[in-house]
Amino acid sequence: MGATKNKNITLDDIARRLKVSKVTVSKALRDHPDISSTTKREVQSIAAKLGYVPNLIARNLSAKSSRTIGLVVPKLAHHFFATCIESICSAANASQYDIVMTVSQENPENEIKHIQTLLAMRVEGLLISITGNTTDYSVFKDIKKRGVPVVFFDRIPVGIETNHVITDDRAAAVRLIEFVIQAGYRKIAHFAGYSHTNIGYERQAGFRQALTAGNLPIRAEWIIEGGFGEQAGYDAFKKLAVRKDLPEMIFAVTFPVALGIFEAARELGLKIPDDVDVVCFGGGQFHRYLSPALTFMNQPASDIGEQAFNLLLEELRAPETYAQKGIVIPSQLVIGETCRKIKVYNKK
Amino acid sequence: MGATKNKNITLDDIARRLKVSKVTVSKALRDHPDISSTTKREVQSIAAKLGYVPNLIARNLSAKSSRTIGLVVPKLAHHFFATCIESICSAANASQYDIVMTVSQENPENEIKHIQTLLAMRVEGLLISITGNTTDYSVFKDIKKRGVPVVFFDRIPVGIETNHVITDDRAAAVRLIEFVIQAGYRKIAHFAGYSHTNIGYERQAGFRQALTAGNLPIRAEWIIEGGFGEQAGYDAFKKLAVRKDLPEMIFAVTFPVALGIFEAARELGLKIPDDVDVVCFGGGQFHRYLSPALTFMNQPASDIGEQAFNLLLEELRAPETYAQKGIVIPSQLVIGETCRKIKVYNKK
DNA sequence: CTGAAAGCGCTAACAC
DNA sequence: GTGTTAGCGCTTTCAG
Repeated sequence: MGATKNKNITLDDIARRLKVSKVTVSKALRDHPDISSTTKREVQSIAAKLGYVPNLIARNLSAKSSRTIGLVVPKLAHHFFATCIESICSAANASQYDIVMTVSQENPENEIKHIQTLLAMRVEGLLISITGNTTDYSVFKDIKKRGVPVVFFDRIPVGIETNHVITDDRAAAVRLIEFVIQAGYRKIAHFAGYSHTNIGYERQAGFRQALTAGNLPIRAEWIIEGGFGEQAGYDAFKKLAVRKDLPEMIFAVTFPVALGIFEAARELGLKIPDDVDVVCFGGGQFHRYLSPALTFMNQPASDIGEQAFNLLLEELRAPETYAQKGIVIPSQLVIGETCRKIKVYNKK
Repeated sequence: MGATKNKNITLDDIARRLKVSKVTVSKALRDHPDISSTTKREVQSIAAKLGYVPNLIARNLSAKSSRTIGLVVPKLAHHFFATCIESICSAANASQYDIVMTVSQENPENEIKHIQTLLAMRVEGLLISITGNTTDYSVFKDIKKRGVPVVFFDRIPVGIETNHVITDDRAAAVRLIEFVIQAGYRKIAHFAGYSHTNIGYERQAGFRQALTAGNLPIRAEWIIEGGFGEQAGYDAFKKLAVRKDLPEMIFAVTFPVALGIFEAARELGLKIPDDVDVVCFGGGQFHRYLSPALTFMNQPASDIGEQAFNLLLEELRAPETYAQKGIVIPSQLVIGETCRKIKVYNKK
């Protein structure tokens, strides 16, 4: 055992064994019409016997195609992204593409590095969701100049033309806040992520719009930016809680931010939804198991992933005729146990 | 705009521009000691100006190394795996490796297909967590015969020698069930996943061992196999609930299985932990936000991922002297709001 | 139907 | 220091 560090066998190896040429073998293996079925059978049989595995590196170099697409996401341990990626992977598989995945960890430097590597690997297309801190878009322009198809999803650069698949962030935020207002809440705060990122910007815009429409004042000290993760929610709540005047409701820009609020509130001995209430945007399957179960806007993660891949595929297939395109998939309100003030009134 | 479908520029392009040879450029770009710093500077400067991006496909073919490692996991939208993968990715980045990720969707056929693709891509090593349905290990033997280093993590093949990183499934299950028994529970069921998978087998073995040690009978009808996902927990609970004699406690083999129980119990109008109680193995950051918060064995997902990569790296670096190795990282009991019978007694 | 020649873009010897 | 010569393993013309 151990002895057989067998060198990878090549087309030549099996050609020699059959006393035919490399080319014949190559064609036979790819079921090329040139080759007689007898030859094909022979070739395939000893290829199997020898345990031949084609060298994709060589194949790709020669064929100038990698059948590979690059994926860049800010985070993985986040239900929304995990779900997106899962659907991207299965869509890719269905179309015979492989995925090279990279995680930027919300760090723009990693993001750039990864994109460069992916470009060097000659991926045929790129699927990107940018970090919460990406403000320099020059890499993205670079990619475009190179002619490599890109589709952004969920978190996209603003102010430049892109292919993208997103949810209706602003409109959905409006719907959510309208629901909150109708439920009887008046003092509403927003933990807003970063407004230089589209999702932060749009959701905040929706928040403001809904308040204005509901004749409620917009209080600057109740709009707190700081990021999209658990820590951001935690910090923001701690910051908010030192003041006397607590809002009745907080609209968290993401599910992790909402979790951060839960954590901080627990530490401070404040009860949700009695002392302060929470709704959020996006998230996943766990909302309904939370205590209390969150009321939230449910992002169609699977759809976003799948559509993003399909959009990329479209461009891959018709690079010439292709025109830039944005797809918007609406989110849906899911009512849980938070944001129930209206019920309380009813009971009284 | 659009016009500059600029062909990728190559070493030759920049060599010609500088009237030096390809080789010089190649070396200069890789900071080879052969080259004078003047030349290097010149080369690097116009490489940058031209927007040169090395072609890794060509590089890898020539250098016979891909700096790439293949990852195969059964599922992504599962906190344990997402966390594992995140740590694998960052460990890989730190060592200048790229990750080609594939998701088998708990389907052994996909698993095989992905492994073959990865092998064809000439990944330098493989990190695998097998599906709950993998029973045919011939692919794994194949890989070994090829001499490609593999490390399995969490879900590993049983009965063959492997490099692997796992948690102390059996011992941890014993600790968990001992805790349950000490808390005063006597009628304990187990939703056991599949016993042909190591985690299912070992956890069930721990369960049995602890019952026996506690002088409790092992009731076959209270050990239900069926998978590691939410659906499995849901189905098992529905199946169990039609009988009159309900256990006081269910030990779920994974966190998703526990969620499935929550779901089914809710539908049936049964309260956790009062009507039936639940503990589980593994999971993630959400346990404490559940209602009720679960008591569970916490798997060190991040550590498992990181160590798995490091183990692979070891073998990659010293393929000759390398000996097969298994690493076990213990799980830790986290006490939540389920499994609190003992408290109830205390209060009485 | 089959094969010989050329080359994908790069790197590793070895000379100069 | 720099360049020349050979490939890496495969596919694509284009003759036979």
